[in-house]
Amino acid sequence: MRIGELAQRSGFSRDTIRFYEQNGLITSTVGDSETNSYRKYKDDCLVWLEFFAGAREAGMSVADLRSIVEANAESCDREAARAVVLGKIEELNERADQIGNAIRFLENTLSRLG
Amino acid sequence: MRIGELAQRSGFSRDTIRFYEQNGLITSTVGDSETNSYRKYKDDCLVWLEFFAGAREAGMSVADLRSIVEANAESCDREAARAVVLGKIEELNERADQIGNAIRFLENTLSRLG
DNA sequence: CCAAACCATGGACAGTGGTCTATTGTTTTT
DNA sequence: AAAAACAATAGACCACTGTCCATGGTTTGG
Repeated sequence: MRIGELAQRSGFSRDTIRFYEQNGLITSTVGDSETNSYRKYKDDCLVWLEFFAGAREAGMSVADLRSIVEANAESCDREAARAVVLGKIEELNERADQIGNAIRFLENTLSRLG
Repeated sequence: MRIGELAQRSGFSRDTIRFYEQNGLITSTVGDSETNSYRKYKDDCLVWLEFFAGAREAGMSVADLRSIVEANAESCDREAARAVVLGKIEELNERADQIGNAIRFLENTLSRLG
């Protein structure tokens, strides 16, 4: 598919998709047209973008996402890939703990406001 | 206490504390010395800063934190304050869901890397 | 007393994560 | 055919979240 469709289906803007591509989060190929240089994106990209949406919301940086994508791509080196992914899971668990703390703090605030 | 002590005890740098103060997250008073203009921070600030550390890690922005601080300060308008805090709790719960999704995604990745 | 450490203020700078604009060319719709 | 929509590329621009630096003054340890 072309970037417009990908944008529409993923909910990211064209600009953001290009930004992500520049940063190695997704890849595209130049189409086979003789007359234009429109890029082609596989369905794969859409799957990744859907993950990115949640992962960004969950607090992962673009650099984090790149390392995950790379871990997937270079799964020839499985141990390294596993290590990266395990590390990210660990980070997310810590973040979840922090969210729990913050929620408790706010619930306290709330009961003080009673 | 003075900013250096606050920095040391909170783990934030002096610069960050000043940045937070500029952004309304904490307040200080000018000390009573005749010869200097050193600012004084109450223990209260330390409590807030400890919360901020976790809350930032949990993905709350400085603007978010300011609105919570303000909700606390202007608790004369309790309903408004409650609404702000409830809204933040809601956001954090959504963020926690996103983290859960991301973790599941990564665990899938992991089992693919098996 | 003097150096080291501290403080205030203000502004410059940096990294992240985009967004917007300009330019130029292509495709699709009417 | 003309207008509208789409695309590529490059670079400017933005808000956010700090960090660093310069300057000038103050306090403290030895």
